[in-house]
Amino acid sequence: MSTPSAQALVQVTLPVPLRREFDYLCSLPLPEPGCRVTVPFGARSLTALVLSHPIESDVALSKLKPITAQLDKTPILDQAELKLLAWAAQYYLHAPGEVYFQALPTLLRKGEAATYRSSSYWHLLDQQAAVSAQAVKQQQALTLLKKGPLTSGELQVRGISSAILQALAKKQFIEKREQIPEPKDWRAPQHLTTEEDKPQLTTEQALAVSVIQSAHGFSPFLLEGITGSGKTEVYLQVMEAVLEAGRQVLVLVPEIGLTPQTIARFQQRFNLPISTLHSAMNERERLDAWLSCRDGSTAIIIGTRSALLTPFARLGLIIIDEEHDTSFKQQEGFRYHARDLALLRAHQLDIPIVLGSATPSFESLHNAASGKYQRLTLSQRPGTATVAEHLLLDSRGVQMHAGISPQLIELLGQELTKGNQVMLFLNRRGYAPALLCHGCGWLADCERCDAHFTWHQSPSRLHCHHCDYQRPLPPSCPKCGHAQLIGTGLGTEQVEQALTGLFPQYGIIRIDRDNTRRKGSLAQHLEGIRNGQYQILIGTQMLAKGHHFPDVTLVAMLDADGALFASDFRATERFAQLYIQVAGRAGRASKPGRVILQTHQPEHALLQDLANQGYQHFAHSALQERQAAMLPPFSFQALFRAQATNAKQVHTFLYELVQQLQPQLPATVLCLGPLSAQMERKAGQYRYQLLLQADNRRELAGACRLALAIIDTLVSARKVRWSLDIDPSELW
DNA sequence: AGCACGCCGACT
DNA sequence: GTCGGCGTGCTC
Repeated sequence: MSTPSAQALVQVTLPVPLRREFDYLCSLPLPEPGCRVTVPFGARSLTALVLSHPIESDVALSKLKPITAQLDKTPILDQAELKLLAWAAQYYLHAPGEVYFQALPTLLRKGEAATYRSSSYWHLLDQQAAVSAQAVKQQQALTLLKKGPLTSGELQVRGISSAILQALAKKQFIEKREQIPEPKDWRAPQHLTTEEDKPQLTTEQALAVSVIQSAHGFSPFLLEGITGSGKTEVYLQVMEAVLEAGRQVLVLVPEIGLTPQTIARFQQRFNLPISTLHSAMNERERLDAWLSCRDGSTAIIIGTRSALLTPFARLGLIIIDEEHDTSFKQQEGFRYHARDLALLRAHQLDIPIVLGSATPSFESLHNAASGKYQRLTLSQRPGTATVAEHLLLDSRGVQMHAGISPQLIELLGQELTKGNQVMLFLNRRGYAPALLCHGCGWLADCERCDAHFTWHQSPSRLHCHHCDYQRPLPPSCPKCGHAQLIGTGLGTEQVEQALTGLFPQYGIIRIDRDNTRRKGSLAQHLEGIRNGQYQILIGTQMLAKGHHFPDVTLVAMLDADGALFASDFRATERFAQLYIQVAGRAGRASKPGRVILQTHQPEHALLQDLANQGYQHFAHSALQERQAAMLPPFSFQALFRAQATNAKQVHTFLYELVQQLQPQLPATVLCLGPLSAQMERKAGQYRYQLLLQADNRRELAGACRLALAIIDTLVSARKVRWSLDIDPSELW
């Protein structure tokens, strides 16, 4: 094996949906695990990631092909990251290749070099260069460049304009050269935090900070803080100690939470390089941010779900803000939960992790109760903020005006007269959720889904919210020709219209996906709310998340009844979280606020509990119900989903699976199905599911493995699209 | 997932 | 006679 042509084996993972690895021949010296190579795969050529150097292969040596190229000199993922990803692939029983490649920015998946983009740097040509004493700026520029090359941008933030640089270039003192940026080391002791005073902490905040700071090694914390109790300030102070020690901090936020204000809050506090990772970034920006985490150039990274898989040079702390948020769970392909993997990562790196929320997920509450997490509570608001008053308005038998009761109209009027703002929530976009014929009762139904079209007025159209199909409004009933088509039910557009009629003297703004689609339009609307252009705010839950307006003194949820009778056992948890979120929008400053819930079920225990006792109380009793029913988090679930244009094929596939699986399952694993989806047909696809449930993870995983082995043998599996979801956060 | 191979229908 | 439809099978 010492001749120059000596070859050995490398095991690689490939970006294909196959639940196995592949072996290749490779000449020595072998690329280390974590390096990318190019390999022939069938008729194509793919970028692969080296996992190990096996001694022998299960595949005959004659069948092995040699790799075609080595792409990295040094690993782009280290052993710990590879191990985390291997574990994740095992846990989620997902094709390892798709898991590993999920952790790489697209450009690296395509084989691009793992280096920053080169940019223009100004170099000092003559160390002795001097300019006249009057040319202050030029002198400053020379002094800065004596320490090393800088880009125009870096010089600009230090007060050196491009005109100054041009002048120096003309004198041949400096010159611009293209080069790849070097990693930056920010671990200098000077000015870690900006000089401004940190806010005075409440006793609870101070306690939380000191408890977290005194943690050694892996320590998960559940930071449960009511809206306005200053969770972010706790994060900031805890981060400070970690950053001072020269270690990096990862902050995960919900998809909707990564706003310029969020980032600004961290930038104002820390005089350190901060990177972000989110869906709006282009591929080059993502790669640069990824590289800066990996080489340690960035101190803080703020990102959504996918940021969790980023490699770090010196990660010292993970923070998950709004840990209950559903966007942390990926809903297609590799269906991982960023919060759950973050815990694993913190464990692996032996670092603390803080899960923060005003309304913790039941999973996290359960873990705190069982002692897995240390629970920290913030129940006070700093300053003089008052607690909002909660009201349940009985809608029964009341003559409603576009879904608004006279009593609510009265209350809205009172607040508006006082110069305050009011907020109304309705989780239904459009004008009306259905359109029907007054003559014959015909309903405008989507042809591709088991759903009604939503009638939109601006612009006028029928729109299916499930498959996004849109069509013009028919001029008359297509069935009987009757001219009168009427909307049934209520959407945000209709509420907006009604309020315009009721309160013509006030500015009204609607915030939902329909009128915030254009880039920057949401920010523009929010600015209009902040500067007082609007007094009446109507929106879907989009308006509830993350935006705070100090002059809002009344918030109302127009229709609370839907969530009370939903079939998904998590619906009440979600509703409670939304309700508390919404309630948090009222009277956060010095003005007292009101939270109003319109309902036909004012005696409903859940609503009573929420309005009168708060989330903790509600969660406590709801968790007892979950336990009695042996539902998560007191048991574990896995869900096989399948879909195809042919309903019979889907059903047959899951039926055959159950037939073979059921007899092999231990009695402790529950197998439910095949069940049709809530909406059986969506976008022309028939959807069915099979639910597995067990009270321990090992047995559940065993059952899933059995099922996967059976699926491999089923011909019917090839005719459908199927997927496996471990710890599903929603049923179909 | 892709891509090739393979075996049946309407076109230059 | 060929182009191309998508079923089937395989990828170290």
